[in-house]
Amino acid sequence: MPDLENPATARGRKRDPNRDVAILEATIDVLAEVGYDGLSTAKVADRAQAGKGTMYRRWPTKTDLVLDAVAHMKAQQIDLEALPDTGSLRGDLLALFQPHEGAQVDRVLRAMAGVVSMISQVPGLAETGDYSIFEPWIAANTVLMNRAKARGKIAPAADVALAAQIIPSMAAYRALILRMAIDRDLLVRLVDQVVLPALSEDSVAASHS
Amino acid sequence: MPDLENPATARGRKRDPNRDVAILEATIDVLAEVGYDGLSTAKVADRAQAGKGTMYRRWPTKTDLVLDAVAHMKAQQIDLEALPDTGSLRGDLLALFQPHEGAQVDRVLRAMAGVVSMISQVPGLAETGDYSIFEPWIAANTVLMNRAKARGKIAPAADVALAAQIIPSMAAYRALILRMAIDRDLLVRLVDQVVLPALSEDSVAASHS
DNA sequence: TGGTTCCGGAACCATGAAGTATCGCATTAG
DNA sequence: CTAATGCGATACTTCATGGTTCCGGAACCA
Repeated sequence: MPDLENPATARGRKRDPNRDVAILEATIDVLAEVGYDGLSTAKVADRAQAGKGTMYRRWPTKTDLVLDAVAHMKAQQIDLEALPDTGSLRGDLLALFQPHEGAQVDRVLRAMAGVVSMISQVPGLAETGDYSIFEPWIAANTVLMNRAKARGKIAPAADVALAAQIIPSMAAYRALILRMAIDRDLLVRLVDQVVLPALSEDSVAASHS
Repeated sequence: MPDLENPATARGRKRDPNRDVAILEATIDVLAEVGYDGLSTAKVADRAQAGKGTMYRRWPTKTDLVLDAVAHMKAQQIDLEALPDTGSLRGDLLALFQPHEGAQVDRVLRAMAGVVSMISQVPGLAETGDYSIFEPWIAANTVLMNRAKARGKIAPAADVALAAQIIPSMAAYRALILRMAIDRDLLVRLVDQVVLPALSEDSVAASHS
């Protein structure tokens, strides 16, 4: 986070908050293109039409910049306060994926791929886990499924924690390994043939026999 | 691949094939620890107790070395000719995971995480896909499921291609993002509550209604 | 034995990137 | 107006490292 000066002492030209988001967005772009190690501060500055001094005044190191950029990206993704409520779990799950533009999703997933290499280089990063784009998505799935369970639409003993990971993990696999985004057809097949059956009454019963 | 000299012309000291595997193994180790970009030829040579000259006599560049090391690792993983046949699909799926040691699996998955960053740097690598550890695992799942289908144990219309990706993609997610291997408890839950229900008669029928 | 090739180890060099400093101009408080 | 700060741009320092080469010694063939 860029540090704010004490307003009482502030005298000269003020920092342009516009520059913050421009640099952050440029960081995401470069990260998606060449990964964390391929990302140089010069490239980011060039892309953002910013001077390196402007960047280093805000973020003391490259790692801080990338971490903040990822957090910025995460904040734009899923709003846990405004989840869809279509009446059916199936509709909710499909709607959760709906609003995002295809190209935008692709950009985010590629950036996530770039972060993977950072995990093994920045010590202590793997433990916090707050770099992952998929985590809020899993949280959203969990909320939707628990709501369906409360409404009696799925089995009371259903393993929500497990089911909520299915679609995000598939998305992660495709993004990081296959370098492809999930399309709508695949999403529908996952919901109908995998996720919903896993939550249904008889599947849960069968696994306990 | 290290190039063999023409045996007719061979005169001096012979190459020690032992050095090949030592260097390859060391490459996997370093890759698992620091990723592709963190991997330097000096680190590998040090780990393998080898001189850099010995390495460059065999692999002209760092990329070739890593690619060969991954291929070497893949060859050790799953033998598609000797798949388990326990009589039930459930038993087969669990047995497929059985033989590998926990620590070994962890090492392989971490190495795979190191490869991810290589994908965006080596052009044309993402298309071939032959770097992925998960691909042979998906293939093995597919074979087992198709066999079960032929034996009439699962729905004839079951989406095998989709179901075969569930466990490997979850493994990929955990390895690359969470930095954890799949334990046996999770595997059992996945098989019983997700994979098998997805292949069952009524799940498939429900998705076609 | 002698020439050839391999070995581990180390020195070497060119490239590139992180982070700093500086310049000229713009903006704002007092 | 003036001093202080932010801005883009660029030059600079410092350092890591990928790839190459050389060395002394060992193994191998004729």
